Formats: sequence, structure tokens, C-alpha cells
Amino acid sequence: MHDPAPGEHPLVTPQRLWRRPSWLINQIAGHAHRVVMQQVAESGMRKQHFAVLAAIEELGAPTQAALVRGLAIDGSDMVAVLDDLEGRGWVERRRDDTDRRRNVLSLTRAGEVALAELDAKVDAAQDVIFAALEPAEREQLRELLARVLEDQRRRV
Amino acid sequence: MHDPAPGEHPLVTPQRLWRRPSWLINQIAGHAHRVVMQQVAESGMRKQHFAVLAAIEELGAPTQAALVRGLAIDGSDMVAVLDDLEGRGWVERRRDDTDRRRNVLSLTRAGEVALAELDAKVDAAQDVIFAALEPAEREQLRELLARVLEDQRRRV
DNA sequence: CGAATGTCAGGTCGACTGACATAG
DNA sequence: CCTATGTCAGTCAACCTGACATTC
Repeated sequence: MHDPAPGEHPLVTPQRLWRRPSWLINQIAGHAHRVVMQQVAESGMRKQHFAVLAAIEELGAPTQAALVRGLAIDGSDMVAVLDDLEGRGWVERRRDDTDRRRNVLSLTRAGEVALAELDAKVDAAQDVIFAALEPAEREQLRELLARVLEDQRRRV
Repeated sequence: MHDPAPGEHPLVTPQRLWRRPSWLINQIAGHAHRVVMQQVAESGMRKQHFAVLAAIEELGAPTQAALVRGLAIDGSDMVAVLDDLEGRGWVERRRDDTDRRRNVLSLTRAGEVALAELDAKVDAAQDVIFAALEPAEREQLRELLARVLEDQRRRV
């Protein structure tokens, strides 16, 4: 289309929505999801795969149930994600001897390598998403968000 | 730092995720979605219905395409939302005489009433979601988010 | 027994893609 | 011709529900 006027599509959004933090968060979450996925999809992964890999490495040898609670990923989906990661040889599931209901998870060496790659890509995505903010402002935002999330979890 | 812990589950989440604003935003967006939906579902609505109603009222008599751009709702989904709103008698679609590709949208009086109700419910949801923040902090958060979103839209 | 864990089948909402007819 | 607009069909990731067998 030709561009005669400076604003061909004004891209108007009602004040009613700009004033709701929940709407803003939702929009940004959508954008963030797109950016992260674009990075992560190059390795054939999704966001949850990264979260699960990161959690397993950092938490030592967690059970599935621990990840379900800590990552707020549904138990049904967790099964599918772990099936996938196990199929790639990045994660090992083994039955806990002391409580045979539980699966204890661990990373393979290939899993650690994959995690390191994903980690860099997700990190790069942050810079794209929050490019508008100075480092100090980004940290300020992070802190406010963390407090909101902590409060939300406390009220479960 | 330590949980008062009536429950035995520490609810551990890796630092790797808490340090990524995009993960925090995603978690909060999920929670916000739940809270808003719970409010709005009482009227048999969804979030997008509210956004569309609010946009039509505030923008005057927009076209569908204007809403698609301004609200970042996909054109396909917009059709379904408007079908629904029109079916309830809250919105009217009429062909634009000067450009017969376009649908011009307007609220009925019943639509205005419904919007007012939804508006109050969505507003109440904000207080639940961001209860952890003082009013000044909430405004600070809103401003940071708005800048991130403005930047994101500028880079289309 | 009751509770927790992992698994499976299925449903919903929102984001998206591709195709299409009509109109400018 | 080419673009914009609205519509339709259908995919996909994330989220959620309910049921179930096994184990504590």
C-alpha cells in the first residue's frame, strides 16, 4: 500500500486497555512468547522444554511432582515434555527406590549441552523484548514483577 | 525467605527462571488471565469480548480492521468474537457505504450496559492481581510496561 | 483407608496460517 | 494488477479437567 500520510494506520488502542496493567502484561507476554519461541524453535524446542531442563540442572535430582509445582506446568503436559526430552536423550527418568511412585529426573551430558545453548538464546531474547529499558529500569521491572508473583504464589 | 510452611512442598523454582523478566511476565499473565476470566465468565464472556466492546465505545465507529490492528487480535478470531457480540445484540455491524469492503461497528445500548458491568469486574481483577504493590508502585509498573509495549509496536 | 504420584484422554482459550471472495 | 478487508477451515502451544493404577 502507498504511504501518503504519516499515519496510514493510526494503530489506535483504547485508553481503557492501556490503563490496565493486566492488559499490558498480556500483550508483552504474547510478544515475549513469540520472540523466545522463535529462538528456541531453531532447536526444535518449546519454552517448557527449556524451563524443565533448567530446573532439573539447578534443583539437583527433582521428582516430576516437584517440577509440576515449581514450574507451574500441568502434570499432564509435564509427562509429554519429559517423554520428548527423554526421547532426545537429554533427560533420564528413573524410579525412586525409597518411594516407587516417584520419578527422579537427571540431565544427560547431551542435555547439559543443549541447555547451555538454549540458555544463551533465551538470554538474547530478553534483550530484544526489553530493549526500551535501561539496565537499571529493567532490574526495577524485574523486582516489581517478582514481588507480584511471590504474592500470587503465597495466596495459593 | 523461609516458608512458614504448613505444607511439606518447598515450591522451588530455579533462579534461572526468576531472573528472566520474560518468565515472570509469562507467569503473571497466566494468573491475570485466570483472575480476569473468572470475573468475566460470570457474564458468559471472555477477555477479548471486553477488549472489543471497550474499543468500539472509545474509538467511535471503528472498522474491524482497525480493531484487529489496535487490539492485536487476529482477524479470524475477530470475526468469531463479533459474531458472538452481534448475536447477543450488543454490537451492530454495518457495511461502510464509502468503502464496501469494510464493516463499521457500533455499540447498542444493551452493549453499553454490558460494557459498564464488565469494566467494573475487570477493574476489580486488577486489585487482586497486583495486591502486593502500593498504588505508586503499581503506577510505576504500569509505566514501565507501557514503554516496553510502545517500543514493541514501534518495531513492527 | 486416604493421599500422593504419574499417566492418559479429552476439552478450552488464544495465537496463528492459508485460502478465498469481494471491493477498492 | 495488486492490495485491503472480511470470512472460513484448521493447526498449535499452553492450560485445565477428570479418570485411572500404583504406591505410600
